[in-house]
Amino acid sequence: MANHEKYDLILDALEKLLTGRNLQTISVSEIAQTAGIGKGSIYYYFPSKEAIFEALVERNYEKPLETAKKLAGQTHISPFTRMAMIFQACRSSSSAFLDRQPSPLQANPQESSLLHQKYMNHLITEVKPALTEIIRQGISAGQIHFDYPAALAEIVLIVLTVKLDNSLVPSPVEDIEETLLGLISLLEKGTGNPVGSLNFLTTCMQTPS
Amino acid sequence: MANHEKYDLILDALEKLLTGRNLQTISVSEIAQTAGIGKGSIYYYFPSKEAIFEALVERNYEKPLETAKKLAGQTHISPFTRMAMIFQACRSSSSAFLDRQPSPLQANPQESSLLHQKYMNHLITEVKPALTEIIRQGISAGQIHFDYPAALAEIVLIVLTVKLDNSLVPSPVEDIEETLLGLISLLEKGTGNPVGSLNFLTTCMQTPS
DNA sequence: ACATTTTTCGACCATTGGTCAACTTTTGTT
DNA sequence: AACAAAAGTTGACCAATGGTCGAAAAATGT
Repeated sequence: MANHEKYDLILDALEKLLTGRNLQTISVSEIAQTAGIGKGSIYYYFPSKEAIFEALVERNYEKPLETAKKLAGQTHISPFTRMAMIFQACRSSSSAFLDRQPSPLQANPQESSLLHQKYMNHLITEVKPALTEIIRQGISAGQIHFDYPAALAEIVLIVLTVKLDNSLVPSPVEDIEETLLGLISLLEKGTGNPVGSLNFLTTCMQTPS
Repeated sequence: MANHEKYDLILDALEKLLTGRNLQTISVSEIAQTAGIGKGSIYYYFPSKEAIFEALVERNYEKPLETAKKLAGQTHISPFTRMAMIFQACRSSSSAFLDRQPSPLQANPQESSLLHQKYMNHLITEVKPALTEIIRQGISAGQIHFDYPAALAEIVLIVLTVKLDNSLVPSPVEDIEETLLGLISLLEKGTGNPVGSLNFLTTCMQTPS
């Protein structure tokens, strides 16, 4: 395990440069320059440009994952509340990272796509187990009535991730709101909970900015 | 509007080359060579490599979209059946296009990501209106009980697209099966339909290969 | 037959991701 | 302290890429 300062310096540099630009438009030399080190050093720490990127995704993803795992054990809190907390954690960590809209005036519907997709992938696969466990507890406790806990966890994560990261499938704010309301309604009916009882989930699904 | 033969030739070439490789590893010269034309000609028909790619996505997407639009008008068919038909159309058109697994032996968990994502984006935004309309009809007819037709359409499309295109969030076949079963169950309970009544939806959700 | 527009082309250019051998710094050993 | 081995750093360098361009070749019009 090599020098972690430089390693993080490189990640910082890429993160900074990633603002409103996609990976392709950022050169390795530029990353090196921004990090204040020689280009060669970059390849001492990372095997490829892609790898830097991947490491960055992973770094930004650490915290929400931990939160989720911890929360899985807190059985004294209501499962839905814990769900809400997980969403919150994901949301806040990702917003700092993903929210950069593509340069406003440029007709750039294209992508920092890789970043978003990788983030989504990580989020779903990593958080799913914790969320599944929570749902399972909710089922045991009689607060959730549903036969496919893992599936439910995944469905919720997928929809939330896709809709809250409004760049995979960009849509106007009202659409996001409506889809989330719909999801909550579907969740209420699907898990045998009274209408409106899950409305508090909207608090952690605020659309960015 | 220029010569359409060459235009399609280029698209064909890219489609062929895209088998198991991502865009980055395919050079424009290679596309030209495969298409049997000069490299310069490519830039006569397309402004950039990206644009070729985008056009390819669009071309492969035409048919399912039309199917969906037509189906929206067929009010004599049950809404759920029409849903099933739309999924089928999407599925069959996309499979020819997306199913190429990354080279078997290579530890290449990475991406033809752009392609998949763009496909997903198109699918969701374009099919959503038709599906919403169908759901709305189902609500009027008393076959579906749900307050957010557009949201329901989007949720279903998102989950299906993500799970059936098993490369955005790769997971084992059993997982896919379970998530789809869960979705169907959620749909049944959420729309006030009896358990098992939507099971026939699984037929059009066959996992690829 | 000729002029004009559309299409085709590959040599060419700037820039890129990545390598490498040389150099400096750190660490360990006596 | 003296030395050697290891770890870390560097920018010149390389092959390859996406994209440009002027010129040639087809196609079209008159």
